[in-house]
Amino acid sequence: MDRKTATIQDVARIAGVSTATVSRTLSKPSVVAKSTREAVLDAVAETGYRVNATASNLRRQRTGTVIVLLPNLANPFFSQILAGLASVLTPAQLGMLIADTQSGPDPEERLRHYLTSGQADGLILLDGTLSPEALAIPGRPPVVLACEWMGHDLPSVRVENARGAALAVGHLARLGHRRIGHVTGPRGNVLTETRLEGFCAALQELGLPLDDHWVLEGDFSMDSGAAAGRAWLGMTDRPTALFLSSDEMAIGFLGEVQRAGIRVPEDVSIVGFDNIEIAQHLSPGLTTIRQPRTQIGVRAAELLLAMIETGSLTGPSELIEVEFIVRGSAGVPPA
Amino acid sequence: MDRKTATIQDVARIAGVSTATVSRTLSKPSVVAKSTREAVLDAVAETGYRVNATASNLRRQRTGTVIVLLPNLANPFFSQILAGLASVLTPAQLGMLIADTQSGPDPEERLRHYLTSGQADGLILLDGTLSPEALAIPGRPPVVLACEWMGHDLPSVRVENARGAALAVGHLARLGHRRIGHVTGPRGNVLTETRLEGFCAALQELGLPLDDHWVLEGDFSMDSGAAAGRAWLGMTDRPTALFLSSDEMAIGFLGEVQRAGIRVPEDVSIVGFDNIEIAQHLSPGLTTIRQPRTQIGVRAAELLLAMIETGSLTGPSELIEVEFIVRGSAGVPPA
DNA sequence: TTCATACTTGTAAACGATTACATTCTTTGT
DNA sequence: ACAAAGAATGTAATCGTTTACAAGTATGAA
Repeated sequence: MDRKTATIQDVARIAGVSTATVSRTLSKPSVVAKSTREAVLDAVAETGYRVNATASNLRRQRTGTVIVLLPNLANPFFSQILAGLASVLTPAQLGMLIADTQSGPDPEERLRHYLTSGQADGLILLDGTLSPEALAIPGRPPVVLACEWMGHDLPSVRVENARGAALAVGHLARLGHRRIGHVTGPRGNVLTETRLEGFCAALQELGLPLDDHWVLEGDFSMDSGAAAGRAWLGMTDRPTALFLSSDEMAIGFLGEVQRAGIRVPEDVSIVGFDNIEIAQHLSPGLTTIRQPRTQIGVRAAELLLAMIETGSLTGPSELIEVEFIVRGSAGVPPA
Repeated sequence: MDRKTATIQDVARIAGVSTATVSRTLSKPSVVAKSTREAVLDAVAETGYRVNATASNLRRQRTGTVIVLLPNLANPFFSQILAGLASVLTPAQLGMLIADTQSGPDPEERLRHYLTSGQADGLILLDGTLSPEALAIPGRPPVVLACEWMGHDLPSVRVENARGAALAVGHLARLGHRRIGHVTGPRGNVLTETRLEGFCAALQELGLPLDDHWVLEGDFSMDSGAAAGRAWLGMTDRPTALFLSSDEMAIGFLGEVQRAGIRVPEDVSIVGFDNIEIAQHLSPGLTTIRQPRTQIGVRAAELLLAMIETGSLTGPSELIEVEFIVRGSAGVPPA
């Protein structure tokens, strides 16, 4: 058909109107007369015109992009969140620029860069390790935190992390466990700390002992879960149950101890966090705490969208419920 | 400091030169005199000026974006490929717009849309289900296929899929298996077909029987692997080993049969495909075929980058080697 | 008839960069 | 000393939209 893509000028000429009218027809159809609207739409169809997003963005002083900053793109936990984000952002004509903080040298510097570069209309931050101080930049775009964050009133989407930990402890206690261990995420991470606090508070409430040796530090990865498994195997005074701060770590732990001949849940009970897809396909199925990841993405995107449209830097936060999922990996303690 | 972000005009004024000189200083420093260059760079530093990518793109008739089209964002298999893509595209000032074909109704229509909308300087296609006919669009941007694709000379990054299947069959045959089954991906998908062909050819070459009942159709997902597991459990004439076209399916299969009391590899041997991270953390570890996913992403991005820079619609293809990974899930057949 | 009001539409100035072309100032060879 | 070539810089058009403002037309009330 057309050698080059049609511009708004072409459409205007063919429809016999001005470019202003074409633009209006496309953005606010209600303000143009029905007959003109039809003529314009016909011309659009005839030329196959599509608005040039770059020109539109330039004129409207926006970028058409939001940046999503997450710790590690290769972590499957985030892919569903991304899917949720995309489902809201794409219809709003916003592209997602995805960047991870681990690939570069200085994550906080990266964050600062994105905030100052003016390359985005907004930013969604999924990394709980970055300190919120880095957000104190004048003229920055709106930011939504899609993870727990303490002591700041920035808009965020969080899940009931402490409650999730309490649910896990409660379940294990009800099964009869009195020696319950915990594998944390990386220290300093807000998710780590919140879940750890929830864990300790729940133990205390139930009058259960807390041994420092039973709290192992991980980093949410399967490898660190496997390392925790080796540590557990080497203990003289093993807890009979463990709550792990991520399903990935639970998987690593499970595989490691199973390969050492330990039976789950007969010899040790484990509870994970996240309910990633694979949890139900393990043997035994992984008892865990479900986070609705797609929903987290959707809500974060909606929050950000509202801020972008109103030009506001603040907004409401959202607390998303968790749900306890009982499968086979937690049972009664060994006799 | 500045209420608004500085423009090239501000820099020009402060440096006492024209905007043309500022632009040249930033893009081709060699053509401006040393003294002016320094003055300009000082002014840039003073104002904190950063070029407005939108304006630059508009003038240069590009978009600064490449679209990555994949079947399903929530599939962890793709996240590492994305990481590889990002590591090349980001330094080249290109953002990635990630879209999945499964969320909308008509994937081919989506593809056509992206190709005609002029919203991207290039496109990377990771979905082997889409037919290449949809690419026959005049004036479309360069495209790189990052998956197997038959009968087309479009630039692509592929892995040795058929050889991977042959490696799996060879390994199982060497262990003594004579009744080997296969769980495929979705029919019509090029990966599915190529691996199936490789599987059949290898069986034939080794003089092993091929029973149609032993070839089950899956869709690469864990759920479909679990379904295949149930189908296998219900067979009267079970194969002693199975090659599954994805690790995810292998995981689903493994969990399903293990929960039914089947021991792996004593009762049945399984081999997967992909070597996703979790493969090594299962119990038993999953014997599989490794695809270097980050590398696939990196090479695809490099290919596309070269095409964008030369303005060419064709380019070389790349074949990436696979590697057989021996773990515990395949052993000698039961007596 | 006449004026106010509401509707439509057009005019033209941005948005912020890039770059072809023109201009000015140096060199350098003869 | 002068023309030609080269180097450095400036001028201004351009990329494709959006939108404030102006201008025109129709409608209805007085």
